[in-house]
Amino acid sequence: MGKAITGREEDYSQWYNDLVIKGSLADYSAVRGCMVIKPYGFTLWENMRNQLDKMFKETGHVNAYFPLFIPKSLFEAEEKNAEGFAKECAIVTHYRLKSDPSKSGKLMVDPEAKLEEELIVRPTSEAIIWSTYKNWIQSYRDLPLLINQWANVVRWEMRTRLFLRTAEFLWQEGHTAHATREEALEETEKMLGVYADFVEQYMAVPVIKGIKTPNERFAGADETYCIEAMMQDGKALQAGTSHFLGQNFAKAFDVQFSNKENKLEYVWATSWGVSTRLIGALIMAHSDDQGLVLPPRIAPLQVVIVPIYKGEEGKKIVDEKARWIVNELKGKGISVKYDDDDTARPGWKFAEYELKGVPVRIALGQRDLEQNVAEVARRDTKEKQTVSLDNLVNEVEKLLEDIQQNMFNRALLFRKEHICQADTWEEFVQALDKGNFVMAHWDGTSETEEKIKETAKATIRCIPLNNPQESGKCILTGNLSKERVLFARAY
RNA sequence: CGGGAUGUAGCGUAGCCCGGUUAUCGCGCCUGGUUUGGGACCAGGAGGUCGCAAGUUCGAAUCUUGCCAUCCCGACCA
Repeated sequence: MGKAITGREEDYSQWYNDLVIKGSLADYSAVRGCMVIKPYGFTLWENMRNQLDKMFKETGHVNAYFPLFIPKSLFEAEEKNAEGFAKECAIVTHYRLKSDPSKSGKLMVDPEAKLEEELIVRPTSEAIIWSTYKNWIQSYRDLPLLINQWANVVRWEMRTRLFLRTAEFLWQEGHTAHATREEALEETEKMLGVYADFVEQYMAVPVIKGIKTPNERFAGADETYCIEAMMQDGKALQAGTSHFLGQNFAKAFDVQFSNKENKLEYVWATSWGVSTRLIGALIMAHSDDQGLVLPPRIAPLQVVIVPIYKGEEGKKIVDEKARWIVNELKGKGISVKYDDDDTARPGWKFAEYELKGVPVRIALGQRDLEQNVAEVARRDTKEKQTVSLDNLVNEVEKLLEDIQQNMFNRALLFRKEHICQADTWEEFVQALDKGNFVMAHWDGTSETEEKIKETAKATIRCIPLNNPQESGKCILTGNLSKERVLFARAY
């Protein structure tokens, strides 16, 4: 009872915060804008990370690690990128503290320990990485260079939200170098595909693949590809980005290679990333008023077994069978917890594991054992069924897969119901107000995009890939347009 | 960074306006017992720098100032 969460309808923001805090994913910290990821939340991240890492390696990438600090002179080398991040950089200016002579027991910055050159705490690592790649790349034989790093980055945000926007967050950033423009473009799209596959197949969140408009493009990129997901309030969340960097960084850091004709050329680059923000997407795409709803493939815990018994003798009987089930499930590679904690009663445990989003709950009682069955409940629909113990393991295995599929289908259906076209300004604003993604014509200018953002509070999320060409008139200006683009209010 | 709100035990809170012995209550926690099929019950118990720091005062949870953190709205944001 002490853990009741705020309803989605009542206060969506508070609902989200309640899920994160009461679902034990994360906690506030003593540092402004920074959060603590708790073991349950971190296990979720580890599961996501492990799968992504596997997919990166399957596509030929290797991991490395680059410094947290970037000398200011390196950081500013690629001007557009530097400008884009300038307003949210944390900067190290000193390297030593000393005792404060005016306050005993307190410390102060030692003014004599000022760094000759300030260090930027990385908001992204292009600068440090490309300054290094310069030394690693001489010949076309050194290409492609396909490196990823798992790291933390810092972006000094004005307003923070757990997982969605924090000053420090965890992510991965891939940085690749290629001999040709075509190959780099191919890589950019390939990694976007990896992200889309991961988010859809493992997180059960459908995404729209697309290209950002110049306004929304990554600073320093020639083209930014993205995947956009719909949250339950109809707002969009950018779930991942993949950038075609052209030769911008190669030129800024003078990274050239000799081609087969022994001529010097600048390399072509990509970078791509997803972050712990994905956890926010996961929460807002699936969860309900009872708590988290986590997809089986990445859930920290897939199955929980709750025993129900009377007396010591009863416990022994149930224990024995439960442990057998645990072993059987583990044998199938399913993560399972037998919660035989005697201090909490079954009803309490049911509510607790629903809050935590455990996909499958098995209630095992003496009455069940007499009939050789167990009660199996699924978190996504809250349906319960009675399953023979002889089939239990197979049924659970099938059920986990079914939950995974159902969650994706449900999210996809929700998106279909909340995506529409608009041809007049009035329709457009109404659709947005109702929490829709809106496909509408846009005249292709930044000015119009800005005005729409100001008046309708909606941004162009992307120009979908393989977007059907269709002539029409801009929703705001009435100017000619050749395709619809995706508008939404966004996180 | 601007506007608004909040901060009292792990959580939620009363008290604050109008300063005055041992700071209220519920949940949770600990001990013992009875229980156990949807957030159990009885009895006993522990737990507090009242966000932090200065100040006013004989005396501060209460008044003043500064700072820190969180939430909401805005601005900002790959």
